[in-house]
Amino acid sequence: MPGPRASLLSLDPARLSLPEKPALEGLEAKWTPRWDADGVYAFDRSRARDQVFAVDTPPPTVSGSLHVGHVFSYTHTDVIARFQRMRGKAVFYPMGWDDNGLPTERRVQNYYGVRCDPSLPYAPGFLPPTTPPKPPMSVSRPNFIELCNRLTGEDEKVFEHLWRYLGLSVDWSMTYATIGTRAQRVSQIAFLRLLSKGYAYQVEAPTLWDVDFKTAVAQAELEDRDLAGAYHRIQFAKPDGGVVEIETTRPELIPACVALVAHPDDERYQPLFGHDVITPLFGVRVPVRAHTLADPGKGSGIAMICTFGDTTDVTWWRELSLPVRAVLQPDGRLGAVSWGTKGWESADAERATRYYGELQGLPAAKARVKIAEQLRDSGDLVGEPRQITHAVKFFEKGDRPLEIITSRQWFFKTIEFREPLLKRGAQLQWHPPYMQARFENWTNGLNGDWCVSRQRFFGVPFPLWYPIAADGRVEYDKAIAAEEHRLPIDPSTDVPPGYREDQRGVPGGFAGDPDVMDTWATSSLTPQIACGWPDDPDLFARTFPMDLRPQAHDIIRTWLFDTVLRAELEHDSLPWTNTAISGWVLDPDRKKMSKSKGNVVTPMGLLEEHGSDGVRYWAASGRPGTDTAFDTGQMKVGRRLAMKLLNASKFVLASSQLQGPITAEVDRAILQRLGQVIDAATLDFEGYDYARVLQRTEDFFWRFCDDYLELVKGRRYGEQGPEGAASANSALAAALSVLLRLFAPFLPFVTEEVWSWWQPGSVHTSAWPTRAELDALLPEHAPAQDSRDQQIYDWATTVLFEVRKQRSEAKQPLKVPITQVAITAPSADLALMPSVDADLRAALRVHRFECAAGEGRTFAVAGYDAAPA
RNA sequence: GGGCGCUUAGCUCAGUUGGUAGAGCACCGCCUUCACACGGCGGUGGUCGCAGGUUCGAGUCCUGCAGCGCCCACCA
Repeated sequence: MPGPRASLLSLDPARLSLPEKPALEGLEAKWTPRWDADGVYAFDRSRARDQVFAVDTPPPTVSGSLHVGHVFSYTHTDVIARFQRMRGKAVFYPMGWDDNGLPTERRVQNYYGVRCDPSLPYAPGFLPPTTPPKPPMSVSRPNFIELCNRLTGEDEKVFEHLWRYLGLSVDWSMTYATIGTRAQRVSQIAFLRLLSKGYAYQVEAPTLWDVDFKTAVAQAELEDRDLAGAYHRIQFAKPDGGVVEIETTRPELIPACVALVAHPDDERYQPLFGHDVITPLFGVRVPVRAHTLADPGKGSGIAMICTFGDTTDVTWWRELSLPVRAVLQPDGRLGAVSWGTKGWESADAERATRYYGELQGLPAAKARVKIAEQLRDSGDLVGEPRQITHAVKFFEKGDRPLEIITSRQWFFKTIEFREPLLKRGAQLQWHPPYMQARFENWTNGLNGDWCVSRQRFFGVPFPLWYPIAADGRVEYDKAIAAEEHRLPIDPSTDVPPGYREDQRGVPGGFAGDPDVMDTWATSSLTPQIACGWPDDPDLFARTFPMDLRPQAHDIIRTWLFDTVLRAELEHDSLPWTNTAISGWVLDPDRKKMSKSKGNVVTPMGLLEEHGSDGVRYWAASGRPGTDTAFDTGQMKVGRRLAMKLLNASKFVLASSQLQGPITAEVDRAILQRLGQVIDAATLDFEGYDYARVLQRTEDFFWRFCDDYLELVKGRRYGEQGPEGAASANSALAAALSVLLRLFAPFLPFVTEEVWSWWQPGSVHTSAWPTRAELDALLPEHAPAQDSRDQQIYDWATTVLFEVRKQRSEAKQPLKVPITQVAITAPSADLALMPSVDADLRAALRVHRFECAAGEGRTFAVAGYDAAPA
């Protein structure tokens, strides 16, 4: 473990090796393999928990392409990780790939031109056609999963190359994938443990359903989209012969109507409560009920309850104990109905059958148009439909509005943990703090348990089978769980204990659970997956709860919330102590950087054009949680900074063999100032404010170059004798050592390059600088002396500035010496002059300063030497 | 409808216990200077969204308003 050593600050001429012409090109290719070979970022798992800094890296979705937003936020994490490593922590920084779930399935379908048909048998050795066939060819589920693994494997190689090129200090030996064996094992073990605790349960219930993907989805995966719709005003017949009018945007659900509902205080409808009305077209008697959720101000104040049109219908249906009369099928079309049979009693079954026959088989949107015609013909439509735009719930990856379909699904208990979860949210350190409000907002707004089953293929299966009764009925309430040591298993190919494969799907035999888990049910276990739970308790004890979860703010409701929930349910603990929330990368026109634009500007292209250090500089300038504009200008600035660092370092290290005590006032002053920068930067870093660290360091560095380097240039070349040169050289070397280490987390390539010119080992495993290191070089300083040194330095920069300005205004080139500068200033200022007179004359090319005591400060250039011929 | 954030130079943004407005980019001028033209030096540019309030003093604290963005809810 490298600790602070004086030798980091001094120069060993025997070790020095300066390039003729330093360059940034090729530094990524030069250093990435060396870091790998030297294990610079390898996690030392012998260290105790308090000496470890564990990062729960977001596993990027491999089915997409990486875009600048990834580069942006992953750089933030890397900067923090590098700081912690230099502070002496063993940094646990694995990378994961999220290759599980729907996005991968979609990509595989399009890429290979296939679709999954679970009824087909596995075809060993199957290879997809070289060009995607049209229409897509059907493949078995195991073959489909092979293709998913094959494509994600290729994508992951590309991703890893980009991350290495960017300079992420990840330990690549610990990489995991959310569809990998280990993630599946953790996911299945965690599921079975929740099941045994009673925290996981299955139920046949109305569930949010995507009709294109034909799967259940969770509340967290919803989004609202504005859609054109129309209010239809429709008559229901009252028993006394009158009518009651309702308004609906979904008239196609009239056959699914089970009741009307109005507010209990609504005097208009109170007489109807407890009585029945007759549905138009289908002649079904439905009751009129009272419920406080009915809004007297909306539509006609009385609403139709269908099974199911929206989530409010579900609430009414449950709380009013209404029957189910479902017409929508999982594919979003209206299914077959036998009017006149039980549950479908109609006053005129023949008429109902005639009307419904025109609707059956249509998708909901088409049925809506058709039924409006029917209602118009039958005289039950009042006026014409009124066009509106309203927000409708969609699956975030879906193309058609969600429906609510009754089906058997697995849930994790969530609602009853609302209070403990809110407490965990308050314990977590949020960077920036206001992001905690997002978490609380979401937690308080939860309206149901987490539906975790998906009717898809490429995901982690439920490790369960069900007995099949003698009558062929699947006994879902008698689930057979796999033994933990066998996990992961796939119930579609593995056989439960006590059964044989030939008993699959037959009466008296068994059936595997056909579903896979929500991708978040696995992603919410990234701390457990990365930290070795439960198979490597030693690693787990050294890394969990982790220190940092970095992520973007749009997935607080999913990834962050779900991870907190799983740690609460499994470990009664927070999964990490800190979370750093990154903003988004915005287009210059303030829109979120879109995928299409991200593809136009590829991350690799940016890294090649501006250098990884340049791109990292831009990324690290974005403050935690703040959306940041995509700005190649900032990348150019970063590249310029890296270039400046190369050149300034070359200057500092050249002709620097003569080292000695730091005696000159300005030399002491610059190191004092640098010490203050270290203190402030360290505090900022501890608060995760990396952007401010960079800003402070950069600010100091430019002033260091512009003023200090110019000021000592003559002296360090020996113009004032060996002691002066030695003082300057020692101060320069010390300052460079500190600056390289301050910049190292941000600009890993250029700092490593310069470090290698004169220091052993990697700058990235060197110690984070401290003020005490620099103080040790100034053994006899006292506060009064420090203060005077600072006054001298300030005075020197004032003179530099004033004389430069006059030279600029006089448009005199630097090669023309100034004959004399007349300075009038208070005698306290003039008393500082002797300490810097020689430095200033050299830096400004002034023959002499003529000083006179007086009020205020004036600097008058008396004249210039004749320009050389 | 509820919540959170933002609003400072043409652009991107700093401004940490309230004390005379900052940086970079862009723009203008000068300079090939022996670390650096992938450069250096200097300069122009802002009634800090609006209106009140607290204070000797407000970009900073309080109240209200407006615009923008995001999250959530409602969606008959």
